[in-house]
Amino acid sequence: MGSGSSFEKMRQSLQQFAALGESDWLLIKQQLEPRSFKKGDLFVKEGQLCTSIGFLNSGIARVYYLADGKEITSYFNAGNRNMFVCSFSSFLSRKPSFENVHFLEDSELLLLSYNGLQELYEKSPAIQKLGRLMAEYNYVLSMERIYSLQHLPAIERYHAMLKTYPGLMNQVPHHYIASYLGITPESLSRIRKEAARKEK
Amino acid sequence: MGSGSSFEKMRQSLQQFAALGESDWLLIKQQLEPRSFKKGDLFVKEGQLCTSIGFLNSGIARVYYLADGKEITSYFNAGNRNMFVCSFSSFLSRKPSFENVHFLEDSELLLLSYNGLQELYEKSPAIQKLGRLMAEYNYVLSMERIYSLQHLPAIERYHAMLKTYPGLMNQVPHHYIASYLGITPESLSRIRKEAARKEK
DNA sequence: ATAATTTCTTATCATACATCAATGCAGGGC
DNA sequence: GCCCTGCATTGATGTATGATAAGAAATTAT
Repeated sequence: MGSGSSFEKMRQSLQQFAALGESDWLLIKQQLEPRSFKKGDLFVKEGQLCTSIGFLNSGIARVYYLADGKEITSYFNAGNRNMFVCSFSSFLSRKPSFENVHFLEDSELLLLSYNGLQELYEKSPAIQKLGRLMAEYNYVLSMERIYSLQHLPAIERYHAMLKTYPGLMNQVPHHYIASYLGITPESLSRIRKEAARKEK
Repeated sequence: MGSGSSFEKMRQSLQQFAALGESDWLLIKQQLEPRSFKKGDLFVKEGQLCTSIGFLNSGIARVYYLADGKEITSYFNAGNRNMFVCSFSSFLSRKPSFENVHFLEDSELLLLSYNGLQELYEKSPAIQKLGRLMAEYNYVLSMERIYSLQHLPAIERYHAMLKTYPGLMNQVPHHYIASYLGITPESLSRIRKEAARKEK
């Protein structure tokens, strides 16, 4: 489980968006800084600028913010999904984050700084293209999320969540998931009860 | 009101995202095809591939789809907002559109084909960068929309809509707006009544 | 192991919004 | 002009979910 394999994992993940030549990959790799976090650690804190993006190799991250004194979960990121984690709105717009990012399990990341990423974009059109494709992909995903929030009842959002994050119900406190679904923990409990009843 | 000014309008709009040199702009301009639509015309039809993106110079466009036999409005686009219109998910993912795009008023567009756009991306890193920045911007916007759908009551979403689309209430049928807000026309009517009461 | 804390469930009540149904209103075609 | 048709409003009623509170279960600390 050396860091070699963790880099490779990230490379695979990027390749899903666009072919990435050896030289481009080396450029990226040079900018990566491996870092470990303990369960409960904060990666991004509300009010601070999010200056780097992290590829989540293992562990579970949760992005949330406070509204009316309540924690609202924006999204989760589990290592098996092999994606990036940060406060995207802060990172992309260069404004202080309104979100917190913390880890629900010990996690390993490959960090890429904002400045490092901009350098990569300037140096390599292929990486710039990769960035565009990933942004477009996330945009399409978020449109799907808008659809589901607007027109699917909570129970269907629950089932969609089970597909998106398999196993998550057993890994993290349920009230985090409830706030991700846009419902109260009590409602989630009722929904689970109802779903379990239908199973039989 | 020649086509010259309409090109200029689009250029201004793009400049908000990134500086655009004369040569890059000429490349783009060569790919643009002005087209007029009549009120009621369809730009993208459900089931078909959305093969071009259109800069909306004047008029009003509406993007909607059918769910459970009901029309759901994804978003509007009015000429004064100077942005692009199409089924982004179809255009970006190259899959048949589940959305329809039609015009609520006579409208003028500058069309840019998918292939034309890819050519531009390959030819010019600056344009590729512009594409990335626009995708990122739209991603951040859609995250804000997710927040508002998840945590603002209908009346606040109504007020947010009034800010986002000033004048729209007087320009388009209300039930289109209701479905955009994720509520029924009846609820919108009651919200308006309540809002008018508070005005006094 | 025991206590302390957090998390999960259950119950009751309140509320926002949906649904169903009826009426009023305006624009387009005859 | 008049009728049609689609749209907006209003009222009555239903339902899903939120708010609050309290107890059970699980996790963490001592």
